[in-house]
Amino acid sequence: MTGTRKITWDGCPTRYAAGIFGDRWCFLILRDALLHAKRTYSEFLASPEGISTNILADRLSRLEAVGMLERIIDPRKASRVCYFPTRMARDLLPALIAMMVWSTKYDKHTEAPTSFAKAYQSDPLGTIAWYEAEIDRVDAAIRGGDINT
Amino acid sequence: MTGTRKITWDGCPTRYAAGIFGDRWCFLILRDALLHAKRTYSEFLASPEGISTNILADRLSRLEAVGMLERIIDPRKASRVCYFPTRMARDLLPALIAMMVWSTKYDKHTEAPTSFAKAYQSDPLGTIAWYEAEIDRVDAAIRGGDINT
DNA sequence: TATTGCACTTGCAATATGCAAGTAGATCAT
DNA sequence: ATGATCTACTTGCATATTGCAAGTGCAATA
Repeated sequence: MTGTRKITWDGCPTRYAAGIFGDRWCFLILRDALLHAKRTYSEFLASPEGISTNILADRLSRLEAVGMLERIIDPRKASRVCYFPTRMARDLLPALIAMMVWSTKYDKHTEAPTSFAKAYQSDPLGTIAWYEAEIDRVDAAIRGGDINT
Repeated sequence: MTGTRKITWDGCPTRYAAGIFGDRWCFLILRDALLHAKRTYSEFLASPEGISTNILADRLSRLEAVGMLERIIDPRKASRVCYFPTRMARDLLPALIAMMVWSTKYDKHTEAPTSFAKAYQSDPLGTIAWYEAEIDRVDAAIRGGDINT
């Protein structure tokens, strides 16, 4: 990991967060898992940022190791592997959304509609609940065996 | 920057955020500026994480370039340079604090008191306002010429 | 049984980092 | 006035990480 050295990344809350997703690729994988319903290796690989396959493998195993993703081999199709965001990852939603609100304010080329920030400001808990429900829906569909989801 | 390649980091809100502080060191510098009242090169350098001096120089200029820090040579002591967090950086406080709340929940060795998360949950705006007031205080003291602050 | 799909691994050149040492201008002490 | 010190960096180089392309192995499909 870039700049890991011998730092103990726990202790300080900011440092702990930086240690886990203070990395562009982890960040984007979490976005894909939490916001874009991506679950498989090839889905993550297909993101427009173009992550390298070896880096993706590394980050997925790292995120699994810290407990952010749960790696599960699909029992009905053993060649398919799914990475589900855990509660730990889901609990990052408020921070992630707060960052997105910040980005929409400062990124001159933002693709996010202004309605996004407004919706969050007026009903933060509801917005988070909406994303959680989406995650539940996707996961239930896959775990329930509906492979086409 | 690690993994920069030719990616356009703007557009997507998550990617934009990742592009700017999806880097451990930028993250920690922002923490120091926003939460720990650090303003000078040597103060940032002295943080317990032990950032290398060349990396610090690189990240400070990068954060200045994107508009997160304002570099100012102290008019009363030209050998002193201060980096002030801009409004853009201050606006990151909600996201930063949300991340800290997350960290205190999942880091088994967290040094943050449980009261922190509780205070934020019960009064998020007040908590943010408190940090902003601290920043104002420090900056006013330095800009006002009180070099001992 | 061959081909394809999916999840990775491997090898290597390019890039970024960590560390130690050095530089340059401002300030301080005598 | 001048040498020591302070502060903010820069430089050089060994090491670590990344990006890219190609390859591997198992499962499912034709």
